[in-house]
Amino acid sequence: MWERGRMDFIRTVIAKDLKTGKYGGRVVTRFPPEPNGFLHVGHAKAICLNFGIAAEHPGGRCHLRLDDTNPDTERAEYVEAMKRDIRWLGFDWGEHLYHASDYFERLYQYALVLIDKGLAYVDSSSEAEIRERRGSVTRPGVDSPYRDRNREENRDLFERMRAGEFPDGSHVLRARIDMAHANMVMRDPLLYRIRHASHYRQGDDWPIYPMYDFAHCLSDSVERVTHSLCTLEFENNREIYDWLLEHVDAPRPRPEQTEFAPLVLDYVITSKRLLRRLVEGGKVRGWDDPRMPTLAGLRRRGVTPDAIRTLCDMVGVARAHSRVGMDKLEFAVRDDLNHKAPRAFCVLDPLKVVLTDYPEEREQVFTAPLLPGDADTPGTRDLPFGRVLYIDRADFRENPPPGFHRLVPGGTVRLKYACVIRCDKVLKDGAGAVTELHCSVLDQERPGAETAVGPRVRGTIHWVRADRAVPVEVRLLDRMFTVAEPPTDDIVAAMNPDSERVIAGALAEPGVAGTPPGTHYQFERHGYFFSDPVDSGEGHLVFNRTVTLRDSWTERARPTGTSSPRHGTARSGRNGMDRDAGARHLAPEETLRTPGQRANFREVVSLGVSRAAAASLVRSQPALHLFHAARADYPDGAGSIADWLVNEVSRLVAATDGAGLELLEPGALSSLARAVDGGEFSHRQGRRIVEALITRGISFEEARASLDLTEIDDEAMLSAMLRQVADEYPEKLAAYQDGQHGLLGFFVGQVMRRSRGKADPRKANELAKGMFGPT
RNA sequence: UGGCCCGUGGUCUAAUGGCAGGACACCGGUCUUUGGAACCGGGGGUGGUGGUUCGACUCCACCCGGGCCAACCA
Repeated sequence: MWERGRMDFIRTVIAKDLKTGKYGGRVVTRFPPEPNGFLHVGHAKAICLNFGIAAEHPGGRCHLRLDDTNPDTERAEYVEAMKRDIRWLGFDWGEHLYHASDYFERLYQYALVLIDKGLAYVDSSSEAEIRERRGSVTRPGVDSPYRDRNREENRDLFERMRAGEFPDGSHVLRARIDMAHANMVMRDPLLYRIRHASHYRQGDDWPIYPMYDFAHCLSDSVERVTHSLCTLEFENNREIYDWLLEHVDAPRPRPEQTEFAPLVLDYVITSKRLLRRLVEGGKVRGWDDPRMPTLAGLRRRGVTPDAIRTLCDMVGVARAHSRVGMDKLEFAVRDDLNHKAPRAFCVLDPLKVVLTDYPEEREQVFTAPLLPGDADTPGTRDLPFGRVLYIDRADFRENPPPGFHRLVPGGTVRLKYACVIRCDKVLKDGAGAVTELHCSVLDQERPGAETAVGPRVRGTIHWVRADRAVPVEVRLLDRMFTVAEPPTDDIVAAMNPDSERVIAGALAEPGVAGTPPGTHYQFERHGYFFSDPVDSGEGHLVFNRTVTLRDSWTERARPTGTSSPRHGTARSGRNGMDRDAGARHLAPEETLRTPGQRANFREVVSLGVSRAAAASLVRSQPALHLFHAARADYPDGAGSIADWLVNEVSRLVAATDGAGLELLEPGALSSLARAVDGGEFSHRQGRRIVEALITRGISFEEARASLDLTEIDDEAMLSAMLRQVADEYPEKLAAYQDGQHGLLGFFVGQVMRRSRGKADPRKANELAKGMFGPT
């Protein structure tokens, strides 16, 4: 069974927020689908994340919020389907069912606040004009002629928009931010549009509808959500999310948006737009077609909620873009169904077998377990046996490939739970196709014996008694598309023509008769099957193949030469691309673009700064000024000042969103460099000082005084600690002395830990080398 | 000469600056009345180049590669 691993980055953030009391110990997430289609595997990841996190914390909540701000596409039946699918997955929102459309009045009031603050305006441009003036990713936009309307006019217009006085498209409400903003989302985003359409819940109450960016953050805020988790494509929208909350003075603490990578499965599309196209184009049996990646389709196919949750746990939560192979879903399904699905025999492609030496009138019934012994679940089924049987055509080969373990002319095979037979004669029709096998029973004295008393055989196959078999329809489902990444422009062409193969004449063992819809079986040696909840009934049994069994035979049966090399795989990199292709290795100064930077570079290098550091330094005017100011105090330290600036300071400045640089006094920087160069402090101590300088904005002397900068450099003490570590981890020491030199860091790390960071690592390093052997 | 984000075995994902680990897949073996399951074992990885550091997957710079953004959709 699969078990979940460690914390992902989102859970880590939440744990930290809990610790710092940022949200007063509250954890409130939300799952906010738009009810314009069916939920799919991609949503499952978000559901598992949001509801999962809520369930992990006492008092945690996850809201189900229907993000229904677009009257054109949304329908009540989709809401019901979504609720059903989420419950089926095993999650519950309790009382916390919300609709963004219920906030329309509050949202409207917030819009008025923005207008009154001069931060929103009514733009009466056409859609085309707005688009044109937005500019492009490389070109700044230009202001709308309506951008400077006064508040009264804006308010009047907006109120009349709300009153329904204007036709669709005549006006929009926009935030007044910056038409030249580098982030396109911030170029005066639209807040409201006019839409005279009937909303599935609000009817005709509203002629204006809020846009996603406006509605989403405010809905989160209204619901007092703490952690607003969404997929990566909303990264650019985080800025407007925060801007709006800030400028409507949303109550604090405010919800924070965090993005994670969506679940992208190979051979699958998860775009509601494209899925709808398949449904409406009649390419599938509906939103719940067993080939569809919708939760409804997966459910109808026989995929279990447990398997989907396992899949979500397996893929984890991270920010890296990823594609997940179907193998993981298949593993999760098999892993779950293996111990749940009762076994049955089902012959997909029947081939008649007559046991010539078995009496026609004899009625023997064998007993087989419902689940194999290793599943450890009691229960049996009856398998009637007789003279005329059917086996699967694939289990007989007249000209078997090497390694074929099943029935061949003159060969033997075990009929599972029954007896061993030998194929004596092969009957064919006029076209040469095999129609019937005549066989004899070899261990008739003890048929059905538990142990292999009879002749030794390599193969064991399933079978059904001809006159007791139950006819069933079997649907063999395969991947929906022929390519892992279906093209979004023509998905119909990319569809796998064999994504559904209907087998009308399959024959199952008698116990399968009367199977109710929605029942799992493992048809032995074939895979897991599920009686179709829609099409399967009393008189007509229909089984969907959920997934095949793992099959190590077909793999090996491939003709020699096509087996791919398993070792020494050529370095190919992610997505099959060579990521180093065309890489140019430039000297540091060659990356400088302006003549000014090059001049500064030469000057800084002449002062004793390394070329690498100089190239970084001259890119930032503030850093360069700081460098020159600090250098004046400590002319000999130009090199080390630059190193501190380039490596440590820039890191901290980035971490403080750029706020840290002004806090750093040139004098502090030069003092720091001088102290470290002079041996007063180690580099390690210097790092702690510079961190205090920047994040706390204190002086060098204050930092020196407030920090506990003592360091253990007593050799005897350090040696003792190293000895202790080595004694506790003799196997590590042995491995180190055996050549695993990376373990030196382990010993030093342990000493650092035990000394609570106070040991001098450089000295510990040297001592360790001396004690445990030279590297 | 746009901004932001992201690169860890084939795939997904871990590693307060201190042992590069796990899972799926793959290969081999044991066992087996499912060529299943289970069990044991194995190979294979930090995109590149410099720099900082006693020590870099982790910090800095550049390069390479990928993603998102120019709906009155969400």
